[in-house]
Amino acid sequence: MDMLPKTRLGKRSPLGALVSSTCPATGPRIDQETGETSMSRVKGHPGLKVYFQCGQDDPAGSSDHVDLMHSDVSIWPSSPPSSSSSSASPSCSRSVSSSIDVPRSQRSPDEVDMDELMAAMVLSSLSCSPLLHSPALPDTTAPPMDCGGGELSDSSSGYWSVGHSNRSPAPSPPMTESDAGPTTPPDEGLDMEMEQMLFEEPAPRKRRNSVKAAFKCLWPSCGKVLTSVVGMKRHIRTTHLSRGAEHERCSRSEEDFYYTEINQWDQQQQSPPLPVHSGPAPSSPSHTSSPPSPPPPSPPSPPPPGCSVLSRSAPSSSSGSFWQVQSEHSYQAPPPSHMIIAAVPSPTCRWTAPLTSCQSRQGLACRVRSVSVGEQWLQQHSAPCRRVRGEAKKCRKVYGIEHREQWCTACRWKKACQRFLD
DNA sequence: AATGCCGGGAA
DNA sequence: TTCCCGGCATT
Repeated sequence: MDMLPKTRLGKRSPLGALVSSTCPATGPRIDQETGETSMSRVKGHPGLKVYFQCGQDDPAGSSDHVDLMHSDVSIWPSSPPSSSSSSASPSCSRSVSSSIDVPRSQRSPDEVDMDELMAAMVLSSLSCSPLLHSPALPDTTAPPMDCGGGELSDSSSGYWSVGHSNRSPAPSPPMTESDAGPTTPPDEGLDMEMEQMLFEEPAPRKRRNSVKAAFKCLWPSCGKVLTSVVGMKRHIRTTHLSRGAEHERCSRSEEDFYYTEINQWDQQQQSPPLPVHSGPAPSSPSHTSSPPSPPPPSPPSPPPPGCSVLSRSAPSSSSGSFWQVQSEHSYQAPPPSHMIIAAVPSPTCRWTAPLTSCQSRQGLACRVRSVSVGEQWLQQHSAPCRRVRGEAKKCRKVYGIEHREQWCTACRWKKACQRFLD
């Protein structure tokens, strides 16, 4: 009927003023709710703050477990920015210790204590995740100059480079000799304790306690299986890549693309952890078996910046491998250490893709959950998330298009309605 | 088709 | 910064 003119209204059209007066809910209001949205853009940049979530992903979004423990752990692409007096070469040396150093921040001791405690527990638990557990991390045969990040990430201490050769005297995740043996059973005790403590969930039934990890060379017509990450890397490096030690520091993760972790479950194991993906399971590669075919010999596309240390599996051919390992256990285990936080909408924050980086310009309350590096990469390279249409009727529907003057400003501007928030 | 709203551009 | 709209996703 009274169609609004096609021509644009003035900047301060009476219409706009009218509606604005009736619609206090404008941008700033929502911004107040903006929480950690920016975290969704976490990348592996120097000085990056990593927020560890002690809680498992709950697809239903029903658990109230989210706790942020930010320990100023940084991820460095290659070497820590800190130049603190570490006499060792920052990029090539790394101390393996049995404790995790959570650097103190400037916060009050009370905050720090809890956060540090929690962070340490989480880190400890993560590093002890058996499936990710490299059975032979402290490979004494490994050259001491072996590329720090690579080994660390290999050891499923994962993605972080916590204290890898940085100022902390005991920076590395507790991948110590005590649990480094190939036959060493996973540290289930801590794991379960952690879960119960952190997530307040009943201890899951018998699970992943009999997994044996091995590493299979994916180089065509090789298929060599080693129980040591380091050994596997060296094998690939020397045998297939024909590289010497001088490359170790720079190609720390290239070898990673040429081997994969294979885990063998004991026969008496009830069953592997329940698959998260309900899709066509038979075809999807699982961590329980080696990939059906080796990857192409050509190096895969380099990982994105945020994934520079993604390791332990070929990214394409065994694409499901790495992430699947995580996801399959994510229902019961703390997020592995390589996981990076991304903001994910809360149950009230409905988005099309719950795993996409929550570019919540609206600033709706967002919970935080962890996503894997690979997942994060997908997020960053996938289509931007779009808000799912809410249940609430918006101005357009409430007032009708013929009463556009009663719409909230955002609706009039074809923006997200600010009056009828979901 | 209607609706919601992102992204971008004009004023 | 305000205002508007093309265009896309979703319903």
